[in-house]
Amino acid sequence: MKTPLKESTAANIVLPEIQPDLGPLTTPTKPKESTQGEPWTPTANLKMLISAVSPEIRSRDQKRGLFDNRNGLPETKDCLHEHLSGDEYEKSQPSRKEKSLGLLCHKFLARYPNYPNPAVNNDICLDEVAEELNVERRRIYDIVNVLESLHMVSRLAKNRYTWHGRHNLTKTLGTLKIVGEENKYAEQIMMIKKKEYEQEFDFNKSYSIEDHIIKSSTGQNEHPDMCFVELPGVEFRAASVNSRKDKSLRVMSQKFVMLFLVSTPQIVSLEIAAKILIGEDHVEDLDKSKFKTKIRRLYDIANVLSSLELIKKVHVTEERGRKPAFKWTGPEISPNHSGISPIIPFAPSNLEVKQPSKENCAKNLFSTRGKPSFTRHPSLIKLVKSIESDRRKINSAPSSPIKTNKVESSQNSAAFPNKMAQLAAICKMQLEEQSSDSRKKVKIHLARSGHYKPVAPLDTPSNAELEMTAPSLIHPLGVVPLIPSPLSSAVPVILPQAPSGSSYAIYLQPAQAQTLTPPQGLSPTVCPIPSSETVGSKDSTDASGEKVANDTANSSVSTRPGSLLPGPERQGTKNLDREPTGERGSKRASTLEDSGSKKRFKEELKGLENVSTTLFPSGYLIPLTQCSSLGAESILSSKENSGTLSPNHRIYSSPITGVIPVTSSELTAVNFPSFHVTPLKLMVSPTSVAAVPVGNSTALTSSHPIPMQNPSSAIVNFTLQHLGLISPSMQVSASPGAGTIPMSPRIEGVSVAPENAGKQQGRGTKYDSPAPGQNQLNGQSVAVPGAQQPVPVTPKGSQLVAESFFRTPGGPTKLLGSPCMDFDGASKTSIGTLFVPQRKLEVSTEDVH
DNA sequence: ACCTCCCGCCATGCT
DNA sequence: AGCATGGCGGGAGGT
Repeated sequence: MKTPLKESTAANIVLPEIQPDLGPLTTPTKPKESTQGEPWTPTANLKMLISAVSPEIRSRDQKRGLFDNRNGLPETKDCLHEHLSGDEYEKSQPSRKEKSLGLLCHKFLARYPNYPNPAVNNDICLDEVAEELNVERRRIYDIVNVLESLHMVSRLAKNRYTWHGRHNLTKTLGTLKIVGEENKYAEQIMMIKKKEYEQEFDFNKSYSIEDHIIKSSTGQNEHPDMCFVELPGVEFRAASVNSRKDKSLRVMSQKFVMLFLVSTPQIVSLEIAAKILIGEDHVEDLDKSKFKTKIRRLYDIANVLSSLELIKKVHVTEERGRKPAFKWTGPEISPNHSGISPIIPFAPSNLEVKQPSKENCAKNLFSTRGKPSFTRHPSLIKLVKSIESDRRKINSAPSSPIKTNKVESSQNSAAFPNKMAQLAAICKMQLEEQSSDSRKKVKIHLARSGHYKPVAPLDTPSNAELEMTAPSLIHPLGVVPLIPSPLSSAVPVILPQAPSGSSYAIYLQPAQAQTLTPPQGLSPTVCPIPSSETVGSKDSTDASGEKVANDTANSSVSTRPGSLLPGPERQGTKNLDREPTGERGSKRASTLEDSGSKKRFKEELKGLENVSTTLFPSGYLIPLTQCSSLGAESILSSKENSGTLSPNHRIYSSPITGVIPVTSSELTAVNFPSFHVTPLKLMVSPTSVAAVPVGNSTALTSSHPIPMQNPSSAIVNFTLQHLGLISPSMQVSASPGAGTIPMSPRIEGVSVAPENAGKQQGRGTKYDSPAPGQNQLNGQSVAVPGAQQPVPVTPKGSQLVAESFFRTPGGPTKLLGSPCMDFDGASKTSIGTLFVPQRKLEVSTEDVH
């Protein structure tokens, strides 16, 4: 209906004539390519690769002979188009697939290296890209928005974005995972699945309970709005952007990714994702139209993520039938809590079977299951820091891409995700980079040591061990973190990211918090609203961890009071300014009101902000950026804090790799600076706590995971294994060891129908386990621990931890006792992230079966 | 008939 | 006012 002719067509026709020069642009037929000879090739290659991945694309391309076209005379082609509607016609008309966002995204990605050299100018001009790719700008926005949500690009100014590539990807994913955990997405997924199940059978049954849960969790938590999570290194975009940040596509994209990172099987159906993203109180109630719209958007996002090879489409077979779903094919991210390291991509572990038992144990231990728990959640975390200032600066004016620097990796490596080998290579590269980076920092040595022996456990070895040995114990610890509900809201949480150094701050939208409140009542323990919570990160400037800590503390303090209520947050947000976040999200109309109020608040808040840091209103994650890392380093050097801090997270997570430990140490440093408030779940590990304490002066700390870096650790492990340094068995076997076994059996049951059978298969072996990383971690932790853990952690850490726990006012309350603990809480948080999710998954998955 | 999701109108909000 | 963004949903291509 709409336009009979598409732009492309028109463009093609017209352009050629008009601008012969732009050959590339012109290509009528295909939209795609533009061309410049050179780029072309690369692009083509990429495409080829991609196509390999997706058969569909491949076939199409082949048919068309896209490349050929180029080679051929453009003019001719044009003529053909005009002339021949028949043959060419076909070709010329791209057919929808050719115009697909996924393909477009591939083209887009082909233009830039996965690991760009920060030193180089990586600016992206949207107009140019649109022209070159021969698409509407609108499409480019779709792509860029998703990439932005992953911090692969950041907005510089009006028509400009800076390409970061995958340098920050691991961190981002780690952060998202944490946030996802805080939001209890895994739980939400389970609930939804449960409901569905039940509905199938008996409607009446669980229903009520589930609803409650969902409502509480969902509604309260965060979902609706969301907050945009920002990364440390990455700056905030232009003001205008900020204002809309919360916008759905970006936020939706992050949430969507969170779902994968949190769920055990790592397979998320569109239906569930849509429901969670909508935050429906009642799933059923959802408006159809709203649901449909959400689905549409999810497809858009999924296409981009697929192009990034982070997910792949599959079908989940349930009793009812097949449902479209997507499977995470990106790097495993290490666990959250621990922050350990990212996981290794492919680790293999097949722990699936075991997990259940673990889960059960966990549940029994911790929770009470029947209720939902929710606790918390939400989390938000805010950062403080200078970031704000940065943001503002950035706001309107395009800032220069300084940020990139932070990424340490200097090199640009082009990595190719696909293959294992590639991965390994990549890992190595990364490791090298990291190591180099770390070295720079000083801590390097730590990391190294960490690799093998030190292992994560070191810091929190005790914790880790405890967990390992006695899961139950762990939980409590994990619980501890909770701290915060009150705090959380107000306080910014800082996530430690170790290596990279950057931390993220998450902001939640205030609004949610407010709304949330009511719900709170529902679950007593639960934290009010996750969303509201914010995490604070430190500033880069604060480099010194201590300073940061102080600052944060201050900020936190100030915030705390407010934290309970949304108000404070709002204020914070206002500061952020841009972040008005959510507001708009809903739709313009509704938002207006909010915005107005928000603005007011903001102004008010601004004053507050000045004080210490700023809180960001919306829920964004703010990257501490390098600073954090720096701080960490410094810290490390100082050591006081350092040793211990990181552990917590790690603890949970990785038993396995010593790597983790290392990371943790680094992390610790990071941690210092920031606080975390972990609202949710908390899992904080003691270590984290410990870290906090340092900074904490006032603030509470919760632990938090530090996600980001983990990757590095993961990588390290991975590499080590490859190298033979570490016995692979460790990882693999590891699973068993720990009691926790990650994998949920059911997962297996799930039928995933990969579109590409082959691929999937591959994954099976490799990744197979849906949540390899997690699983592994668990397993690792268990198994490994023995070996690695042995390494004693620095005592300090433990002490710190203890302190932190105690200190945190809020935190403690939640601890175990709180309902949150229930199953999810318990498992998730602490150790479990791995476990819990799995269970959840299982449940959900079961459906699949 | 359902799944995907392209396309572009038009609101939003910065300049 | 103009322009950049991007929410949104109609409705079409694919299967």
